[in-house]
Amino acid sequence: MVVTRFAPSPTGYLHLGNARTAIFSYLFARHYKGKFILRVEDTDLERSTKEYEKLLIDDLRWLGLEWDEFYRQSDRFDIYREYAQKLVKLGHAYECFCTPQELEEERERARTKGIPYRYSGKCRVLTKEEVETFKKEGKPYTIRFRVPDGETIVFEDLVKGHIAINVDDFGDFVIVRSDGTPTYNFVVVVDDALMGVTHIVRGEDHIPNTPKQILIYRALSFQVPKFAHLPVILGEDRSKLSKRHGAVSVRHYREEGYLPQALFNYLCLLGWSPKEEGKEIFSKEELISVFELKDVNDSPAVFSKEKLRWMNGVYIREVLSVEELTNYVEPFLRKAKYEFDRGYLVKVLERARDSFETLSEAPEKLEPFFVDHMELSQEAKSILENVKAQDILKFVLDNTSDSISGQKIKEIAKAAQKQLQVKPKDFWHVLRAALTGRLEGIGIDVLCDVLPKERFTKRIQRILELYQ
RNA sequence: GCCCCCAUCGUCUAGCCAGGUCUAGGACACCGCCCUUUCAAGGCGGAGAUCGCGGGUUCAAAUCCCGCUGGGGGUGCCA
Repeated sequence: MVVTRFAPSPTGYLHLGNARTAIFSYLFARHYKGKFILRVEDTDLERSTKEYEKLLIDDLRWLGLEWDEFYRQSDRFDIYREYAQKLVKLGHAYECFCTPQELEEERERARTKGIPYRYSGKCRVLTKEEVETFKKEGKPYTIRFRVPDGETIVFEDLVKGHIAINVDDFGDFVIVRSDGTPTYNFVVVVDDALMGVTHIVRGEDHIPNTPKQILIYRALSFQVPKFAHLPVILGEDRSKLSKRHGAVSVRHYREEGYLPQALFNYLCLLGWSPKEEGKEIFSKEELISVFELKDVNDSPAVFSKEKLRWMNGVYIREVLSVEELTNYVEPFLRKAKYEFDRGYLVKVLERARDSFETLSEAPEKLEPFFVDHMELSQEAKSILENVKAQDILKFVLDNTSDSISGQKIKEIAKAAQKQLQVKPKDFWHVLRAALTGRLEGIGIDVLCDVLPKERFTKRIQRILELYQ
């Protein structure tokens, strides 16, 4: 059975790159009817917080991800301790009493000499007695993994292909810190092995870690899983997408009024394209059925907010049902202090869902449906100051019966043009200015179909009074 | 510095593995036209890539091989 996992560390908001990794990992597992695990990697107690963990989980759920199992590494320290001891006992790891200062000096020396740094291995050769003495003295120590000399680790990456790295490139690395907490490269192996993870899907920045981890798999006689290293997501300047590119968290896009379905869909298209050419809009279910790791592109992709925006618009205007859309739009309008009942909003959206691309634009674009005492733009004012404006508006009021609709207003327009000798354009301009306070925006016939007659009349009367 | 990864329109990409059908296809953005009471949306059309560069292999290379250049990532008692 295929088992994948997403293993974020709760040290900040969920990053778009991580979100995509989670999605690919999830899709791959679901495609093969396997298991998807969420594992919070909080071994770095300094930087990890419960608050971020909560936000992380919340954003993952919002995106539409569900997991079959959940783990938190800070709950598993006993397990790691046990395996660290095992590695020491097997001779694959050893206690290291070097101080941070000593190590910094080693590093500095390598730098000045211009040679690549790796740990000297000073504590490799400590005798049992020396180790015991140091421990008794209370000297702090780390545990390092003993990297065998000269070996080349080879693995077939599911997206990158053949990768070979010589382990001489790095020295013996720390697997347990001096405060007793285990490090990433170690726990990730123990957990993935114990949890039965078969396919490790993660960012390509982890490629250099992979040989270290393979070494640990072997030392512990665990079966080595398959690896799939995803290319990173780039910012406009083609460097790794990060805070300095502006908004990079899922949370941000969520608050900006992007739909989870659209973000999910868009992220999938960054570095992956379906066999079926041309198709870009996919539901989660469709993605599950067509997604294959082998179709993932091996070159990095630039994140395009423009295209995300477009796709969000597609979801708003044609993919979601009106009911679903209503659920997403409502909070944004409530926040703008608009008053309405749900049924009215449904009617509005049935007709005007094609007027905005993000939910945060909805209050402004939909204002004509909700606000009777709107501000008048300069252009609208100058239109309404025109003498003909009064005639047109009076004519409209006089000819409005007990109800108003798009069809009716068009009939009135024709009659007005004939009787008052006004051009169609002028008629509509005046009416638009009076009804919406602006000269651009939603179709007046659409507005008339949705807006109750009393509000329609009220708005015109208000303008009539203002400009008489 | 050292190690690793990558390279098709501005951007996301198809094609590359099994070389000819590619005068390189699609999408976003851009431009124009149409629709129209405005802005959008929508429809139609346009512009945009000597397939990073240089060698090779071949009758034939975006596709295979080598080198270079460029970009990215890693080089922690972060993950």
